[in-house]
Amino acid sequence: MSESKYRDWILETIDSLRSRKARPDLERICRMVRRRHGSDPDRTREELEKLIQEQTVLKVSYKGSISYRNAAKVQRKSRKKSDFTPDNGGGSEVEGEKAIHSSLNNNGDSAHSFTDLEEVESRDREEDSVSEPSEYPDPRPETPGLTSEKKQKLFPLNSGNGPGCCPGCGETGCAETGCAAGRGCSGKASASKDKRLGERGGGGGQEGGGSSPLAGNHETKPGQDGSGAPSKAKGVCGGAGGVETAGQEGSSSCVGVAAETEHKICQGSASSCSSSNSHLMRPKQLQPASPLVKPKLRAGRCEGNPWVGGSGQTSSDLGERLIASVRRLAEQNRASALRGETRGGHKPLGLKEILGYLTSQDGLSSEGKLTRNRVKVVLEREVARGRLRRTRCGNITLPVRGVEAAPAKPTGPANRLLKSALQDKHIGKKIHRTHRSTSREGDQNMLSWFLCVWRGSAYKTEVGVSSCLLTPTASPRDSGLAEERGMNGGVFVKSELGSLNPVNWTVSDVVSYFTSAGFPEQALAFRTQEIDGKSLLLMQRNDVLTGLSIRLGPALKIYERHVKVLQRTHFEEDD
DNA sequence: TAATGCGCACACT
DNA sequence: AGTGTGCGCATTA
Repeated sequence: MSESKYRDWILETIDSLRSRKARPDLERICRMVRRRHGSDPDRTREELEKLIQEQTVLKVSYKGSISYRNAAKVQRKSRKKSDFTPDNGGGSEVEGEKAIHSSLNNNGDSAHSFTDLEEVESRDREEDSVSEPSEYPDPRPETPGLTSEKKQKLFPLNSGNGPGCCPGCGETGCAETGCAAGRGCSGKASASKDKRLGERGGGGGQEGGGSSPLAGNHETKPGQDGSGAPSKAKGVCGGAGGVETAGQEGSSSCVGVAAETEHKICQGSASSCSSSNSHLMRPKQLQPASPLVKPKLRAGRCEGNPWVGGSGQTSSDLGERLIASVRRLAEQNRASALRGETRGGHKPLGLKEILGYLTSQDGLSSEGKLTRNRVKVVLEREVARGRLRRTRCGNITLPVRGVEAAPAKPTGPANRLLKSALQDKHIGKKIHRTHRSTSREGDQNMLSWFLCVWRGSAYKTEVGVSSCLLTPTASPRDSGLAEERGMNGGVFVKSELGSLNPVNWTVSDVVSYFTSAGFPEQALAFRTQEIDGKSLLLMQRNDVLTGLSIRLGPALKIYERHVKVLQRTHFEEDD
């Protein structure tokens, strides 16, 4: 896995570039990361590639040039038009993709990243799922489809690319950019574009041939992010024994990061470094510095972002003010509603209202002019951080559970959640008992299936089930049948379950699990919220539905298919 | 001089 | 038609 700080830096940079309507290309990303964080462009490029492999960042071609997208923010409205089976190695499909996008050339040294396709398709699935949230989901992972007419092409990771991709980084022969841009892209580019394309240099050649078989993808991913090998993951997370508290989790990341960054101003415990704004674990309010952060302001307070030196005082303050504004406006709305002044309930809060309120408060603040864009960026950031919430109608509200814009308290939100959750541990058992008589067996089978499949894909060598790779075409039922036929057998499943006790999962394990489960985008939310196995087991329905800032459809599926089942299984074993 | 802001035309669904 | 994207230029630091 790429270092979390790089992940945040890069995602932040992509978001920033997008917010100012600049193309998030390699050159700009490298430049901005270097400028803001002093990171070596080569390293940035490496980390970016890792992120592409992790599906955290999507590499796309848009209007004839390469762009990078924050996968978590990509909203594809399209509907897949054909399905495919990725266990074809993705090859045939990618071939089709190549044909469709023959105008775009790669430098040929890359395996077409199937994960990219999967990423998008999973998102499509999620879109679909929203329309049917009440459906008890088919436990089978949906077969991803491929939009055969994708014009915004998802690009492969040029894993073997190495240096030489970034003209802006002082390197020549931008293979990645040139591969698409230099091609001229089927002549659709305007004259002005052509000029730019030419400037970018052109690598000819054919689009990369070797497509990554899915198996390969699943084999490598855990290793890449460190979650694949439990021992390694333990190391990453500090891995102290006993009850792993949020604080511990937080300290592992915060301290670890702080130690390797220049922002050593951050003092105190990790928990005190985390924002106390969500009921969910947020020690990782190692949030990216705001795109608005000026470099000279970065080494400021330890507020919300320990290693970015408080995200810069400016954006941090604006964020606080933003939250305060939303709260205030919400209170005003409530008051109005109570007085009957507002017909139809609360007035929706949008960017316009918030901006108006902020502006009316002080016009020009200490941090300068409050532009719409600026507020928007901070608003988005706060939504991403969970300190604000966007309703499904697009309005801005406070999170369901009290969000505190106040500075971090000694006991951070993570601790509060954990404490609450620990107190409610019996709830899990209650849930388990409540459902035991209904769908427990089916859920258990599904879980068993998904775990031999999931772990089988990650540790297939270890567990010796190489024939049991996770493929979207597999189904729990199929696998269940195989199980009944004795492929795995009760003993195997039992022992596997024992060794796969979710309570021991690291955050990366959780992320890996949900990524493999077909929820890569939502998996990021688990990473953002630093949900490890223990936390997962203690999450309540509402936490999943509202606390992760993920869409309702996927959230329901995640809860019903996975969280609940894992909890049920776990607490049953407790019994 | 580089970074940022943003109108507007284009790409895409 | 609606929305996302990013070029190109103006402005700001």
